[in-house]
Amino acid sequence: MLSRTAGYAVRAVVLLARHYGERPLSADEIASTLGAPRNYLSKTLNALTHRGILTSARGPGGGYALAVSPDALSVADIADVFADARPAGARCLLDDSLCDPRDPCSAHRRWTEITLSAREPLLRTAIGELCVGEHRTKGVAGRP
Amino acid sequence: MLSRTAGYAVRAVVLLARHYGERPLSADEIASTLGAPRNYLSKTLNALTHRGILTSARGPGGGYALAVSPDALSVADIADVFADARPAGARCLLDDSLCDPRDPCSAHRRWTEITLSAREPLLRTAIGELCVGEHRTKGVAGRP
DNA sequence: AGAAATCATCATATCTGCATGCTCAATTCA
DNA sequence: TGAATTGAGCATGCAGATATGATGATTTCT
Repeated sequence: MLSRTAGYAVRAVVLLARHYGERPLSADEIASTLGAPRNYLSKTLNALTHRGILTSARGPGGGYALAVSPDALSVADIADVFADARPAGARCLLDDSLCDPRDPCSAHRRWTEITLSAREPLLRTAIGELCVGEHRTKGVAGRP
Repeated sequence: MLSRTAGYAVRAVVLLARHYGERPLSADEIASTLGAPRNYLSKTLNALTHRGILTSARGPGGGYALAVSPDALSVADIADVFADARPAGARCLLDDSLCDPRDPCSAHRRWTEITLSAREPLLRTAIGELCVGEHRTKGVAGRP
């Protein structure tokens, strides 16, 4: 559903959300936690920084931090940064050349509805919702 | 949402569904109607044939035809043929190595739910539903 | 000032999805 | 049998996503 890059991004943001308000995390820390390539992730995080989703700081004690509240950020907000400009739902199911996007045929319209419903869960879900509970590493919540 | 190849596949199957029970359509016809590259589409249709979704026949009068009823075929059935083996939802949001897929952490579980809801519209929609109405070319149904 | 930490960027390599052209194989029909 | 039609398969190229390594720039700390 998401590209690998977008997947890294979501997972990184969730990780940062779990440290929201604490110290920043370095690209090294994030990369090794996620099992993602360090330099590649760096570019990804950089893109999120330019969108104002993260803040970055250099030097000792620096790193990346979430710039906005985890509850004010949807999964779609992250995914969109790495999405194609023209999604599949925009094209007519049958014959591109014969369908006016502003007045599509009925099959076309139905298809657009479907792609929108598929996107909805990402729009509706905030990053904060994905931070519930504790990860197994720390195993303290609810006594396993 | 879908790869370009999967998009071709869905559109081709919808086209074939609109001719269900009639003569087969050749790869040339399908490709030129969809505006897709002929040889590339051929491989795509071939894959669908091997899955039993289409039938193919060589020689004059041959081509591709839908092997099953358009109402018994979901969009997901088509998309799955061209999907990755391991979807994004299968991986833990936080740390792969620490999460057992059979007993995932709560964030992981929540994420899986989301990817499943995003997939649901594709599962729920039959190809037959996308054949409703007429395309603008023929404009006969219901007097526009 | 100098060393260490850290993000930013560049150059390059690899891998996969997508596309094109050519040839082979099977089928139909005269 | 031979010609035409059509799917199947192979070889190759291209572009973008992914990955790696080296270098530069900025900040902190002593």
